[in-house]
Amino acid sequence: MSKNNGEKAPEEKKSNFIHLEIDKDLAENKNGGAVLTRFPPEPNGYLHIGHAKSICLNFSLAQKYGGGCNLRFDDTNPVKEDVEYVDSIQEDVKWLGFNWEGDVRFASDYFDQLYLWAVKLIEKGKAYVDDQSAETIATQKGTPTEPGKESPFRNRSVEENLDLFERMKKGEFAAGEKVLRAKIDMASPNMHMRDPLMYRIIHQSHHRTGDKWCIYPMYDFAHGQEDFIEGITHSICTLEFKVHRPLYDWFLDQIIDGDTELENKVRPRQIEFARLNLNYTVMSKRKLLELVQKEIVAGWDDPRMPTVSGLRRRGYTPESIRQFADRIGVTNRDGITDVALLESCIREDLNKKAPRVNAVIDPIKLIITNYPEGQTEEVEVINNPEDESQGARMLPFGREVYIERDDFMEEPPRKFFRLGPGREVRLKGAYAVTCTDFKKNDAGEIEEIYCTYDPETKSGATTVTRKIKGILHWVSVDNAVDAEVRMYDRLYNHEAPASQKDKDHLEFINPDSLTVVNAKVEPSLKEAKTLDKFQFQRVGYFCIDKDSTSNKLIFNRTVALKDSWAKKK
RNA sequence: UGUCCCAUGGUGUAAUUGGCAACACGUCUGAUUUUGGUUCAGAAGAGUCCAGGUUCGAGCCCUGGUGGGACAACCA
Repeated sequence: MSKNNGEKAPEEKKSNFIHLEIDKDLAENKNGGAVLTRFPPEPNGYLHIGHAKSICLNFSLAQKYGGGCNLRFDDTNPVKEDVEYVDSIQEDVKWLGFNWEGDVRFASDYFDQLYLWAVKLIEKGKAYVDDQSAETIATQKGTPTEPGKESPFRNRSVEENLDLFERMKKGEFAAGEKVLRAKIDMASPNMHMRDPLMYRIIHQSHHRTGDKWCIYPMYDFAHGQEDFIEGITHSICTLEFKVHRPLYDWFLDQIIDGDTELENKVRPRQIEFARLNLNYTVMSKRKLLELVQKEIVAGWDDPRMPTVSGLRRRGYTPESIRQFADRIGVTNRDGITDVALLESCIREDLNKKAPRVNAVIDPIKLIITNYPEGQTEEVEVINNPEDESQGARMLPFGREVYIERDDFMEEPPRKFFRLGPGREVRLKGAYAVTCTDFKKNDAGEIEEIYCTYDPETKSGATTVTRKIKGILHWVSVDNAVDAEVRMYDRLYNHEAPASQKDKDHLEFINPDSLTVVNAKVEPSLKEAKTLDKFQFQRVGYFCIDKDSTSNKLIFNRTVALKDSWAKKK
């Protein structure tokens, strides 16, 4: 409260190289100063933290320049796509805190237009129908170091191509029988310019267009035109699409050529940036799908998944993810970001927001021998020392409490300042207690701890001034609530550098990535709602899980607290 | 035997038209604290991949290396 003097300036949004590029465009008054970006996922999976980077980038660009950002589904391949993904993606974008410009767009909305443009290319002699198999075409393509060979069907007449393409559309051919290719340059050093496919035959219902089409445009023939149709000024994408850019430009050149109306339309400018790599984290959609399908995780929103929904369920906040996106910046060099940076963002956010509660993960009973049997009382504890407006609550206290097993040591080492025989500690918010004795079971494990308490030390009482260094969290035995606590470790026990991305990551799965424990928590938590977040004293941040079918409270651990004692051990 | 992109502390990023390499995370000290958290104060850690060149002066410009990445799906 009184710290406003030393207050740091609110963190300024760093400006990155894309800002500089847009600034240049604006200085030249390109597009009349308009900025329209877009986020164009294929609905073939759930969004993950890497997409979140792109979302934050595109939407914040729009905000910064007073423009907009479209949400467009790149649904050109019905084989892989599903409405489940369309729904989850919209939910995730909204949850991250962004609003797209106008209605949601779909590439499939442009299928008619794309078809017309394909016909135009055929008419110009710039596209042809090829009868060869996928394998043959692949072989003829050459390699990055060797030029390709031209297809024997390359020089079919315009009339024949028109007829064939029409019949492809009508469904006269089986999948794989024919494709439409652009006629560019089989010797180009850029593989994407070696007569790329424009259309292929897929006899499968599309989640939006149903059975209207059996030919579908390839991504390369669709994406640039989609941006063009929507009037996107800046098409921000990841580095691997840099080599596609000449092809997009070529398609647009052909389409625009001879059409004065299109000639005056905004041409999107593509700017590439490096995708996010996180250590200990796999971001490939293909592999995440595999984790789901093989039931290595419980679903796309399993809290161990790097998906937006997984992070949400784990207790990450949209603010923390946006903060992360801001901190990692945007460049065009590949790197591997340390997950510690992400974890730092969520700790920072939750530290301000999450109320502190008492919970004992691994309980052991502590009995206060000089506290009258049958007596109870309530003690007041602050909900969040970082935010006074969160107030305080009353906690029931009695003769028997649970404390953390780790908080007692029979033979404490020098720097341990929690409980041990003859030692005095404070039960947070309540009294100071001194250990007088303890009981072991036959296995030699400590079963009960006996203490006496000093009534003069009640929290808030000022009469006792002696220093008590150790402070323990506790839960009253009579009022303790059972809870299931899920502690998550890294799903992967290796670092996943970009250079290893072709390896089968599933062999690196950490089998101990989930530990479930039965904990005792304070009674106030009975009223907690799904996705509510708490800081368990000295343990970590936890989030109430939505799937609590039983009466048990279920907590997912968002992130552990920093613990310097743990490091010393 | 190609084309394109990239190279700054452990990690991620900064560094106006060339001018003392900065910030965050992480690490380590110390102080405060009824959380070994938080907060606060401080420290260590790079001379900018290498070798040349231009310049009064180069992380930035030029040349040549080295290293890493992208591109050869009827995927996006």
